[in-house]
Amino acid sequence: MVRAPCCEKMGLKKGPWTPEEDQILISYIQKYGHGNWRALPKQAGLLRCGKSCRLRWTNYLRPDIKRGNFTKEEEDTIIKLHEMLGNRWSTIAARLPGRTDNEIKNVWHTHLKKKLKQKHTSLDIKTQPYSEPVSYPTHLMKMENNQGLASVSPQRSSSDFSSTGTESSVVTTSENFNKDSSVTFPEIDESFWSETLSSAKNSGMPELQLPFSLDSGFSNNKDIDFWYDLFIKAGDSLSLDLPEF
DNA sequence: AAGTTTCACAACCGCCTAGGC
DNA sequence: GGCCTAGGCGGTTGTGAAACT
Repeated sequence: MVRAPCCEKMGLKKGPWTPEEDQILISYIQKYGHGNWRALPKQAGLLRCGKSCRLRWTNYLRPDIKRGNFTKEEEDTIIKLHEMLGNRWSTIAARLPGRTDNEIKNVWHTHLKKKLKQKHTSLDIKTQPYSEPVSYPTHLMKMENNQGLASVSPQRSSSDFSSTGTESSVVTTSENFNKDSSVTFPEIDESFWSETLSSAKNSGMPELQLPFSLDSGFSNNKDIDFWYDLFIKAGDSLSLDLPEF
């Protein structure tokens, strides 16, 4: 793929946005919408790249964005969802109206991670130190040769932490992943789905058809998000005994 | 008061995927 | 099916403010 020239080389501005630029962007989007981000800055008269405009709008200027500190409930939700989903910030953000993935990511790194570590320390859980769910590379989440699907929120063993208690680097690449043989990933395989379907059926939930075969796996990660979300919601509302994930 | 360190968060970078041609 | 582009995502960096020495 041919990489688009960077903003600076195109004579475009980088760095913090000025109130004037914000105003131009807001006025333009209110008037014309944002059908094409790449064309937008040119049409609006902004010396920014489309990507920068999109980010500014989605993370800061959108009218439905909730500003201010996170509530206790929001923090708890993030912690809970992060436990389940790992670093899938956009999926987490979708559950928190008015909050952006960037904001959630920041609050996680600056507050919640520490908070959780402190909690674990205060409970004196020496045998089970706090271990942050590893961000499992999405491109590795696809079924490979129908061998099953790795969890979106695999846990590291305590040996993945250095003796000083600081974290080792997060496994984010397939290279690292392959090197680190100590990492064990629970899998969502066909048993997850068959157990879930069976549990749903026993609870009186209408019979559901999955849009994929249990033999052939998912076509993409959106399937995983969609169907996992659906079953979690269904499980919550029907008090289903879903298989461990 | 000045210098240094730490913290918080906005913004950027690089990669991936979907979709059009 | 391959190429290209736009949009989206998660990781990382830059920078101003606050806290500390």
